[in-house]
Amino acid sequence: MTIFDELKARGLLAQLTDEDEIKELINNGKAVFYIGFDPTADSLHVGHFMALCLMKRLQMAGNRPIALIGGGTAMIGDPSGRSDMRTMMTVEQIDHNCECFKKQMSRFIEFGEGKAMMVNNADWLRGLNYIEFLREVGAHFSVNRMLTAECYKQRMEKGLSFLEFNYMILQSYDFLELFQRYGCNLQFGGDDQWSNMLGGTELIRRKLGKNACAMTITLLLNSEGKKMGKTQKGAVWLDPEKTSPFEFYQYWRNVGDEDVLKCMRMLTFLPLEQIDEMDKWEGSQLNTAKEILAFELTKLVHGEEEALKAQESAKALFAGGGDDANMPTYELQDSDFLNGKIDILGVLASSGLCASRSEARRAVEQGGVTVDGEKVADVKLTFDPERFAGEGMIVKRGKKNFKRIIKA
RNA sequence: GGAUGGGUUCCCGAGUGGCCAAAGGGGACAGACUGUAAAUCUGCUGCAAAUUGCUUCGGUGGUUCGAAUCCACCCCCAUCCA
Repeated sequence: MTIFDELKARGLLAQLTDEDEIKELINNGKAVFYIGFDPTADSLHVGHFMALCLMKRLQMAGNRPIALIGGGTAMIGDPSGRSDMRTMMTVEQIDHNCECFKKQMSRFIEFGEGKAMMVNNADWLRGLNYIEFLREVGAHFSVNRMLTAECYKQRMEKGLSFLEFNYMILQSYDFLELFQRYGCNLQFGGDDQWSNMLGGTELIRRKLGKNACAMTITLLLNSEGKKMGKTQKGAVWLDPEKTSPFEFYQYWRNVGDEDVLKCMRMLTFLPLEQIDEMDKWEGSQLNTAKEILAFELTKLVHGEEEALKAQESAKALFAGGGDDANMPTYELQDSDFLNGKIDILGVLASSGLCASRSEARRAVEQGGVTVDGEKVADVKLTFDPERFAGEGMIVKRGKKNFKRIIKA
């Protein structure tokens, strides 16, 4: 099976400028392709992860990847798929995020001589001269056409600043720059990037009379059409400090029935035949598929050891038995105690199981709190510091949130 | 720059002097049912030393016994005109 066919079978391909040409390029390892990542946070998330996997797949097929970090474009903020303006970030923030991205990326992709390349568009964007740029690049863009682009449509109602309007032009310029510097002939990106990417291929054609291609990856949406990789707490991060391996594991363990196989195809490196086999599974059997999905992804992101730990903890919590040594732990501080005691609300709030004492109170009142397997009925329940010695206690809020509470 | 309509809690959105911590919906959270899924039903959804107190309706001042609501100035957004 060719790499192109595999990508297609995994449901990764969304839109392509020229199917035959792209097929020819990537199947024969002739593509020098780039994917852009804007450093809008200090960690990559699941959406980025999918792009990194794609890079890896194409690299394995002999193509050369360029990871472009948007230290320049992040100064503008991509309006695509957003209903409001992004908060402006300071240069320091952006540069810090760039560093974080670099570190995380090098764990997934091999960079170096003859391998993948990492570049930062701050290098050529931040020093641009406005007048010169307008004449060289701006002249090739028609505002009339830009306004019809999908990514601006929804912003026509809510408002779009001139700053953001320029994002497409800068992204197009990136492609031109990479084309000239490194012979980059193909751009990948999320499906919401389509119009920005077309801007690039068109700019290259107008400026140089040369041909370049663009292709988008299907966005990972759940069966309700919402972007996956988001929780009420925000994104599912790849940084273990921001989203622990256990939480990461649980996120995938809990995907809906309809979404398991799709995630399996798009995100894992499991052979397609094996996935097709699972496609026949039904009902509660799908739980096994979810376990595989969660394990595989945790392994890819955090390594096998962490994946095993997460799996063990999950089994300990839900199935009973198993090893619960890897349970998330919170260590109480002296300041958490009042007059040498702490009440159940204090435990819940300090440990982060609940956001506030009020929320903790509600949780207890509704029968959602458990200490060492026993339901807490009294809001006023208090503990002595000795109670947290040694193994401490296991506090559970709801079905899936729990922590071991100890005191040093 | 001018005209008009707006800014309310996580989101949408009602409220135009006291009955307002603020209707309704969505989401989130908790309970029941289940398979750590979905659907459904129930509860709940500002904070706290919790029959009470404190802080919130773009901002700052003001009127009033009392302001999300009235007045002044300012900031922001949308639409039309330039």
